[in-house]
Amino acid sequence: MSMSEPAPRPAIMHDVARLAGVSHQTVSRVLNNHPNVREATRERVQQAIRQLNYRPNALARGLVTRRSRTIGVISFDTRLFGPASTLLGVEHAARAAGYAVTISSLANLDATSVRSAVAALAGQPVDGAIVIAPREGAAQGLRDLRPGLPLVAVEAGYSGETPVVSVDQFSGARLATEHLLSLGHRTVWHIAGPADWLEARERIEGWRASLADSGAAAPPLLRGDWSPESGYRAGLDLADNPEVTAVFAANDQMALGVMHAFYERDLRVPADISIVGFDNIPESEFLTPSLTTVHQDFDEVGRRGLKLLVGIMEGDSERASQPERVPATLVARQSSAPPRPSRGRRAVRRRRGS
Amino acid sequence: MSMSEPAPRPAIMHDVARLAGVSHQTVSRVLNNHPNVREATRERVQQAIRQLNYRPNALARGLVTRRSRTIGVISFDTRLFGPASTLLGVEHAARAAGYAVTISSLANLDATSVRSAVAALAGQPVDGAIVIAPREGAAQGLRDLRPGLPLVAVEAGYSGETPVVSVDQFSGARLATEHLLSLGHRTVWHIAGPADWLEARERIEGWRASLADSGAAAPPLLRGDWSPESGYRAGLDLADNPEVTAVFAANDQMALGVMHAFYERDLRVPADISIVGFDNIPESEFLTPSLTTVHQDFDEVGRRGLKLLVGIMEGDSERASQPERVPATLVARQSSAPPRPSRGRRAVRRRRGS
DNA sequence: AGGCAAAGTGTGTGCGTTAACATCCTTCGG
DNA sequence: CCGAAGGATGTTAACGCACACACTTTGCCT
Repeated sequence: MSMSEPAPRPAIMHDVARLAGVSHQTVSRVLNNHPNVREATRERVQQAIRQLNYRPNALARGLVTRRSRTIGVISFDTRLFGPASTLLGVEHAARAAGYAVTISSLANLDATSVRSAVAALAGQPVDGAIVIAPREGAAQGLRDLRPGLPLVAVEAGYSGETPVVSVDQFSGARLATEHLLSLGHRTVWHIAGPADWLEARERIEGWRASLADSGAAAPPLLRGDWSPESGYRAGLDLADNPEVTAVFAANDQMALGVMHAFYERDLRVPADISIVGFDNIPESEFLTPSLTTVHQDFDEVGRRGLKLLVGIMEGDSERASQPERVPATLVARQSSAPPRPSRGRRAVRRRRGS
Repeated sequence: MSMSEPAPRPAIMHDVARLAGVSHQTVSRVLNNHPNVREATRERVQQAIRQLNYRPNALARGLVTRRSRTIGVISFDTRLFGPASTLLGVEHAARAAGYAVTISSLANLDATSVRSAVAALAGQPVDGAIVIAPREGAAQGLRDLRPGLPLVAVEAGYSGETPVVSVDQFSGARLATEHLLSLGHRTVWHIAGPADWLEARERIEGWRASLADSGAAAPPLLRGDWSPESGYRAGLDLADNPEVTAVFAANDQMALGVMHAFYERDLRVPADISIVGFDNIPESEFLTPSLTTVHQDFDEVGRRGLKLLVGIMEGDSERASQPERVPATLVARQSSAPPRPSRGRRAVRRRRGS
């Protein structure tokens, strides 16, 4: 027995074949569950595989089959709850379907960042890709770089020729607005997301449609950027306006900022003003007061997106160009209540200077 | 011109070579920035590459170089802010270093889930892996399945033979506890994470050490499971105890639950009780009141983890078996304040039944 | 002008696998 | 008891690339 174990390189198919006393092709048949292998031979091969701790080389396999059994995911800021949940749904569904997942996330939404992420993914050996980014740019860029690559967009609005799976933002916004109106509020103010986000647009449309249906006047629109800070700033504006009794924020984070602003202005939620958010982040339930919001089933969106992609990749023809819509649901909690019986709000008291 | 464009299969190196009038090897040299190529030739080749929209086949390249330029990441619940941020830090650093990232996330922490995620990653062609999971099981499983695979653990506690990068939990917990003591509180109660999480243990130790240093009595430990619900339950217990004036929750989510419980019991934060959390999730700043917490730089942890892994992969020898520690910092906000001058807390009033 | 190193380029081989084809061994019916 | 069908196995050839090596050209020194 010599001292030098010369770096035990991983076993290859040929090693297994030799140990089992068969040809490498028979090993390949066992690995791929080919029927025409005698049971005794199969056993012997599997024994050899275990003994050598052999695992097939995915690169070599992919080279000859021309399929990597890997999908790519391009995602915007995976720290956010929505994209993160969707990614998780995609990943678990992918594993169940026998696909690995390679990610490429955008640092931010400017064109450079999108290009970098898209280029990185385009260089990867992926059989298909899912775009979790609210910009058409990502899907289009990938299409340019890798023509013919199966593609599905999720959590995106309208998206050109790419099949889309997303939550029904329009109906979700209607649910939120109608909930507040049905509590007796005369109208509902809305803090929207950035103008170039399709989700933001659809939520505005749902809100407007709902107000129109009830004959309520549509107050001026406020703009945020999804961040608590922006909600806070909008909240300060609203706090100064005694007309405001109900606010629908386009996401929970902005709702959080609004509540903070109201707290600083000594306005009570929901006694003085009701608030409804959107997303149902895990924190919503335990805010003070707990936040009424619209639940989005991100996991389901991820699962459906992957299912659709697999369908396209495995040749089920490119049907289903219809956008798939996952319904949103209202979760009523403490932050929404009927308005005070007396018209208008009690006078705004200032607790802080200025 | 015939009707049938017979599926324009992607160009291969040979196509580029023919178009440029060189051998495939020269194309290869251009792609890999080999110095000995005449400038005119290089231009011609690059022109041909553009014209044919050629991109090298990563599978074929990996097969011959025996390196895939891909790393794997095993992560626990990527919806949580910490793991999600770390993953993002890893991913961006990886892209900058020329590596792709394949993920495999755990649905939960039971052995089956860990095995499934580890097995999925072990089958992938990765040059190395980062484990963002608080269980040694994941790293060990990967080590068993793929001996010799370069491995780094992040956001994990002590982890056997695997190099570790993580935030200094012990010092972070000291910061939180000392902050409350320095405000004048006699002692600090602690709501810990699950007993089998190393982060939870280290935070307990930091808390205990800090109390001991100040000669403060250590109150009984409360246990949570990181969720707002568990913090809420612990908060209800604490609310009934008039001795309690300062609470250090092991993460922000539990702190949120605690604040909600106090609100229901009509206790004011920070007037009646001070609270400090851990993590500094984006919502903390805009809670009502805003939450004093300990900031963890997850991004930095991800970056450092990747840097360490690249060092190992590229043969810088396996130095740095020392755990790398990223410092934690205290972020003082509204939820912590000196105790009321009168000893003890005002009587607990109940607002709700029972 | 000759020679010789270096720059520039081409040829052949193998990475580990699957697919196509060839071959051998059963078995079963007439 | 022989022949054919088909089950079981082996042989050979790609897949697209990089590496080792061989070869041709260029430039420079003597």
